[in-house]
Amino acid sequence: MSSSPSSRGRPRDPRSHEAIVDAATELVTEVGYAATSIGAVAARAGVGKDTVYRRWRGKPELVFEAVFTTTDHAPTPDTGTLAGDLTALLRGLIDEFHAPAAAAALPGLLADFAADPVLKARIRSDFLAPSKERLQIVFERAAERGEIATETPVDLVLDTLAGAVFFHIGLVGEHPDPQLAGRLAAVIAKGIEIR
Amino acid sequence: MSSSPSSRGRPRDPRSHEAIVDAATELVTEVGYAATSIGAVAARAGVGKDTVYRRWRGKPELVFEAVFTTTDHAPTPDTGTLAGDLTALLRGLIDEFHAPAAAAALPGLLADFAADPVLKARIRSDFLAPSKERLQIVFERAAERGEIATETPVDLVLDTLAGAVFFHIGLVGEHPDPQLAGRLAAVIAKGIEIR
Amino acid sequence: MSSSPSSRGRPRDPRSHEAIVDAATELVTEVGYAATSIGAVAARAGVGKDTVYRRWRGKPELVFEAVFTTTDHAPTPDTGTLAGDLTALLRGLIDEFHAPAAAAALPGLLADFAADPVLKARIRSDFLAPSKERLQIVFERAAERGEIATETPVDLVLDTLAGAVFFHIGLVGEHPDPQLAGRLAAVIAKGIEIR
Amino acid sequence: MSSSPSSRGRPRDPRSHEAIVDAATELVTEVGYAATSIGAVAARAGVGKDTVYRRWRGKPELVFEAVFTTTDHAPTPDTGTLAGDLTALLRGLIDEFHAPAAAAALPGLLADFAADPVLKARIRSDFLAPSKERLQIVFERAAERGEIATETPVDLVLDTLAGAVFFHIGLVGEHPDPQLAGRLAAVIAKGIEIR
DNA sequence: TTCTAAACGAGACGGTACGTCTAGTCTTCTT
DNA sequence: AAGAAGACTAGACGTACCGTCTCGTTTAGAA
Repeated sequence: MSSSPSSRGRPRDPRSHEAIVDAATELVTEVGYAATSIGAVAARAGVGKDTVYRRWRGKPELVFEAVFTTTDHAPTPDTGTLAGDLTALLRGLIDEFHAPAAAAALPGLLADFAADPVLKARIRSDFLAPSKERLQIVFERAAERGEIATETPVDLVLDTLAGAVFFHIGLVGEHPDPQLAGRLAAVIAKGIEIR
Repeated sequence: MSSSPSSRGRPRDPRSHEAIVDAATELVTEVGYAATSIGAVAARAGVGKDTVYRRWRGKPELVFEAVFTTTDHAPTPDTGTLAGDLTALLRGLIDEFHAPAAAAALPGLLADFAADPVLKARIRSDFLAPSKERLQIVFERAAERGEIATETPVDLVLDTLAGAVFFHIGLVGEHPDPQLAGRLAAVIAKGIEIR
Repeated sequence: MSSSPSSRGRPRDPRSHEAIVDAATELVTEVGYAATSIGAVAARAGVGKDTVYRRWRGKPELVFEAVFTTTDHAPTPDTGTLAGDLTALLRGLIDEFHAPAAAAALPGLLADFAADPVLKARIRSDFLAPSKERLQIVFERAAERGEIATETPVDLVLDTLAGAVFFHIGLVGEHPDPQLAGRLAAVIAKGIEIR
Repeated sequence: MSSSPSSRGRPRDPRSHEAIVDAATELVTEVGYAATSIGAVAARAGVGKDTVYRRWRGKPELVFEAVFTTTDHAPTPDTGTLAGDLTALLRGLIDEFHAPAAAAALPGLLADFAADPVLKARIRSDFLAPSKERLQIVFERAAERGEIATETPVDLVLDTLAGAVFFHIGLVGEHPDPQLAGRLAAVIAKGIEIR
């Protein structure tokens, strides 16, 4: 997709990339998403503005990468029950959203993604992708155990879970009730169970 | 709420108020929340910028009032079952959020509210207040019927419902699946029912 | 000049006039001419803005009256020599221009007068009028004594004197050299004397 | 004088500088000094406001440069008599002040310079500097010829001349009496001559 | 080597919005 | 009708970012 994998000319310095991502994370945490500007990120990273724009199309893409690309590698939970798996999944989601930079960035980030048609299309595919993948597996196993129907809608449940977490973490409180994952998982699991 | 109910001096012109609210609604619908500026609202309303700032502290407060102060007066549903009441409630929420101006404003509006500590405190009290009130009544009636426990957490359910609707309307699709309200209500109702 | 000397309705309160003039003088002295606004003057005088606009067309007229209508009543000097009379006249001019409010207002006031055609026409007739009257008499006496020609141009000399004083007081220094009046008078007197 | 002679980064475009100065000159001439705003200058020059503020601290500095930096290169007159030299000097001063843009800007410009302590200090050093230099030389030659005393005060005479010209050009008339230079020079020359 | 081309730090560039201020007018109730 | 209060339209203020552009310089692979 990028212009050319050409090796002509000076190669991009990987240290710049890292410095920019670090600076973005710090700034978002310190001053919030709205007050974080590309110029300020570049200045803190000791880098020219073009060096940022060369790698990312804008603030939303940069901050998304800076803030949400660490937790993809958690294993899919397998506790033996749907409620248990959902609880584990939710705990992961809450942990991810509750990291200082993530919590600070979340609402503004979603707003910017939603405002741009190109980015909007990526919300589910990029933003929720890792969670959806794991939820899919959890559902398959639950269906095999006969807990839920095979046609249980993954997206509906995922949006519901993500929405609830977003409202709690991003909009309402600083304090993520430690029982939130369990209570929410219990409601949803019971709600979609057969019987 | 405003500074003083003083009757001294020239009273504020209600036509300005209305013209500003109308202009804000139109602009948000046409160009989106981010591209809506106080200056442009004032210009379209045929009003000086001060006249806007005299009534609202900034864009978030103005757009919130412009976009979300029409539907407070829907009656509390009473269908005889929890699932039915929740479906009706959700349909109202979806209708409110799906209005063109509301859908356009929602993500940016929530982001701005979340970014300001003062406004953040008002999200639940002002933003979700009307819905919460009705949900509370629905829960009380369901508890009387023995469908749910008396201590069922209203806020948890409300956040879950609002979060799911927000994700669907604001972030994902233009088209709110007409069955969304029913399916979601069924899951939640079943999830919190006794037994 | 005003609409009608009608005695209908409530008569203007003379205390307002005085309070406005005092407030204008104070503000000009404290914050300077440019930063003095009609609104601020009215507020300090405890008066509505209209009460100011009802009496003066704008800031220049108000400040002019506030700052330059005290010294009209000095007697015409009569020392027996042209140089002596000019010295006395200049000392009066310097004293008038060097008063705190006058020195603070002078440059801005002249700029506003010069920018408005209506006011521009009044600079010489109103602003320099009292000085010109006295200078005329001094010249007539000097002509009778045979010191100067009868057709000596009053305006040219007056502008020269006023310009020199303006440059010293308004633009250059805070400290008006106490010998300025004498030295300037000596040059001019010698310059226009016969022989 | 400006921030840094640094060669780092993109150099300032000289065409912007010229376009701004031209636009300022035109606007001052057309609408006057007070009605000339930085925003309007930038718009007419086809330039962003920052590009103006990057080069000048404000309107006074900009207009001063736009309007008064052309005539520095006139040769010092040498007619053989003090009166002749002064006449030539005054004619130059009158020509400079009487240019459309200069006449329009003069009073407001002096007012703004006088109101700011930093600029005030520059009135004599920058504004009157070229004239003073030439007057100094004229005085030296006149002293050598024995027409005036060696200690004749340059500043006093310069302020007197400039004040007179300012009053005539800037405040009183559009029409600079063609004989003004000669008449004024005659008075001053005679006034400071020995005997 | 020398050449070519891209990356880089820096900062200028044309725009646009901000939130505050003032101008001069208008509209209310009170004296 | 004057007065105090304050709302009204209009528009300038100086600052901050946006995303792009031009500089001079550096760093590589290709000729």
